[in-house]
Amino acid sequence: MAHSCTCSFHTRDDVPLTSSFLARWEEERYTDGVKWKFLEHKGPVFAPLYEPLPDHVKFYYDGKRMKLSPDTEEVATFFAKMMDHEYTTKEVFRKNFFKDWRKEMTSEEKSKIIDLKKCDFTEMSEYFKAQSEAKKQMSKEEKQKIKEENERVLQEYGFCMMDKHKERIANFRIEPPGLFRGRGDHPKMGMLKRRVRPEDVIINCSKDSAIPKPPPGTKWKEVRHDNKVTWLVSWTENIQGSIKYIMLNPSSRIKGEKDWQKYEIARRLKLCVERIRNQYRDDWKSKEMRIRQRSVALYFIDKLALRAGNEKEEGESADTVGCCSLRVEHINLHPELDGQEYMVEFDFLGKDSIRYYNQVPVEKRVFKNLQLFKENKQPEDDLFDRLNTAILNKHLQELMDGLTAKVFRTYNASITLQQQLGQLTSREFNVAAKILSYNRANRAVAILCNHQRAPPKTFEKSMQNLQTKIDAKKHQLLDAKRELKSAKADAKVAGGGGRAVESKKKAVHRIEEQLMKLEVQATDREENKQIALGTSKLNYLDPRISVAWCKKWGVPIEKIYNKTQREKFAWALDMADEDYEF
DNA sequence: CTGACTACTTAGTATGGATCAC
DNA sequence: GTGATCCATACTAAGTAGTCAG
Repeated sequence: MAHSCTCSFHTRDDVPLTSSFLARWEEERYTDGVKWKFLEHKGPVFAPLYEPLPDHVKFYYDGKRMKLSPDTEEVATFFAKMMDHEYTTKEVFRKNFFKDWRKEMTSEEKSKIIDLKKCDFTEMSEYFKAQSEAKKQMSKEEKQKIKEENERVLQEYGFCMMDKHKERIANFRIEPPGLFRGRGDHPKMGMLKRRVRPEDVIINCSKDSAIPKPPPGTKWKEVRHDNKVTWLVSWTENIQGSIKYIMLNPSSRIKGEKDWQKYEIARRLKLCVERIRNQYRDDWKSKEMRIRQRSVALYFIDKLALRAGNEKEEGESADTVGCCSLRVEHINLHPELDGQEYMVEFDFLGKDSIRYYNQVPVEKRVFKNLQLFKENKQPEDDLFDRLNTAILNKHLQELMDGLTAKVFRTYNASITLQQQLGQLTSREFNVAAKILSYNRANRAVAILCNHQRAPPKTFEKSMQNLQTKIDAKKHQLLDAKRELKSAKADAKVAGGGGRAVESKKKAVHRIEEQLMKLEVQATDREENKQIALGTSKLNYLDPRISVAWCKKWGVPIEKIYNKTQREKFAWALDMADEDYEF
């Protein structure tokens, strides 16, 4: 079986007979950036139209009832639905919302509604709460009916034909209108995210396919036939002016193949990473500032798995940074800290405004360089003023074909998993203990990549419940042991009562197993409080490492990957044996 | 070299159905 | 059967990185 995905290229038409014998990810690919030859789909599903509120749900301005025009009312409901969230109290959110809301008002409404503080949305808010409560209380039959309708829509719009395969579409529903809530301190929070109409939508499909029909009385913005891209539908969103796409599910051939290729590039990095490391160490001594900055940045990306850090337009989004966009204020230099020399203290907001905080010892040369980069600069100045991601990636491309900054994250994540699995798994372990080892290895990667989550709201309670269970199990074990003891005594006296002793022994053993399982579970959960494992599992860890580990240690793959994940990693399940090495 | 534009991957969270304990 | 808890999934924001024109 081919283990490289850079094998020779032929068009699919050259090999019509082989396709039925090959798994999809083994089929030959197209050349020249062609992604498909045939693409047919039904277009997007639009958000349901706005239904005006019943008359008894009133809006009050300055204490007086006010009937709102449908457009104004709709935007008001967006706010009403969010009132339990803290951010509706934030000044930026309220200001942006009010400004956009006023744009939807009739001139009459505009002249009356001039102060958000005087708006009373409580009846609307209560109404929606009651609605969602009622939805929960629906009968089985009603729920079943909704489920069936969803299934029908999924069957009609949720799949497409790409070349010879029926593929699942990831997000076939167009995002509904609402109030934008960015992550972190977003300057645009509260702005109105406009309803997308067919006239905003571009359809992409092949010429010889059945072109999707726009809803009656409407037109698409454009129908195009671009087989150099993978998307089916796109539209421009009004908050940032960026393009949104409808694309295929991760289980699709086109995504799976790309994923496979990503890990193959990371494996090629493994083969030359020592050379690259020697090179950037050497470059720390360069007489050129730009090269010193480049080499120190690359060192951080490699050692700490930092993101590249593209430039962002100021004021368009939250103030976050990655490696190349680090500012002087984001690192503190300590010649000595807690007995360690040359310590760098990082403190900045990364992607999704997740805080990155770390204290790391670095080589003396790196430390001296950082002092140099900070010299004569203000806190808000760029640390690497002679560097950006384009420069860095251009350099990386010269070091290895296909190498970019993000490949280091993939490489270091996957190699860490492999190493940790090797260190943490033991033959002695039962399946539960092996899974704990896996989760710990996964966790090491999540920590490296700084994948955090808010501690679950119910965390403390669920921890307590688990502890209660453990205590109960311990008592149960004591009881069982006592019973075993007395059974042994009885057997000695009466003779021939060995059967009772055997069954009591078994009971003790069973309870011990159960207790261990609970304790393992508690450890796992505690260690996982603020760490999200899913992101690395889905995006950074070569799935073949996990497949091989499962095979080697006799752990069912279902314990590691759920159904969706097995679908996404179908290519890896199929091709990795227990000897696979990343 | 810069900025605009495009395509695609990576990210955390809300949600609601499934599953569990009682 | 019922309520609590868990878990998968949907959602969509926020990154990376390439291309192209000026």
